[in-house]
Amino acid sequence: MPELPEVEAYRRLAERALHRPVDRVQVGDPRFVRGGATPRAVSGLLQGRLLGAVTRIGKLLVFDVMEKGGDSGPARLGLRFGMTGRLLVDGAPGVDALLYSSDRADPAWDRFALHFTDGGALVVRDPRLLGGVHLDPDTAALGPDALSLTPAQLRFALDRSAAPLKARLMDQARIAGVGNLIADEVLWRAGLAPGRAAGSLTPAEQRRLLHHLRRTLGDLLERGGSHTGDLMPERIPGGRCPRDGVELCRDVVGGRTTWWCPAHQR
DNA sequence: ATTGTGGCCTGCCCGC
DNA sequence: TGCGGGCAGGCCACAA
Repeated sequence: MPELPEVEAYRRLAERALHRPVDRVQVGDPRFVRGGATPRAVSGLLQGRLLGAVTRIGKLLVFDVMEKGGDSGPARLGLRFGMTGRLLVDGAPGVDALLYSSDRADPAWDRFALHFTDGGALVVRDPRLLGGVHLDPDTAALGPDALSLTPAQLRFALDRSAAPLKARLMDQARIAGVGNLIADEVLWRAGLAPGRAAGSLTPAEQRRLLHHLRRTLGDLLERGGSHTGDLMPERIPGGRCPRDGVELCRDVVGGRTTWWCPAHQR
């Protein structure tokens, strides 16, 4: 599903869509427009303008909008992908495989599209409508991006919290980009139990966590998806810890299905 | 403020 | 063979 690695791949793909005049804006489903905006407002923002730059904060893509003359447009455009959203530019997908989504190319799932005057298009295909389009997305509501997280930022995100460690890792307001699969993978690699109180980590454990967060994100970016972790094949009933062979526990932590090893995650 | 819960969305898979 | 229930989780609203 789209966590940080997929959305980073989308960002790179989206660079192909920059500086190309928008001829027509297609909102396939009005429910896909979020945050109180309207399809008309989104169309009005993009029509006749072009995308200037694209940045990623966690799982959010933010596009600068420009006038054809090069001046800044009146607002920025945000794209979210939920767990089933796919980005395509000129028909090419940002990622090959998307766990829990469908690989079919049903045109009814094209929830949002920018058709360029050159004939190409940027398309968000999302069977389940869990993603969305935002006008002037509230980036201040997101914590620092997980990929460039510093030790001080991790400490700030965890210290003095009674919430489960995994819930804090997935709290986009504190650390942006970590979703369910990556949280399980990182905690498994770091040997930390998902239900531990976030504020209970020692400085050494925080260092270990940050080390494995960076390593994991690097690995998954390279492998091409949040579903390519070493724990992933065992996140099934009867699955066993790839490290020591013990049967994994399946719990709900932070409201999400959590697979973890009771032997080495403490 | 912090933390937890339920709902939204719908394709897909399993069991009957 | 068709049908129905359960499941998946990012995000948001809401409750205590």
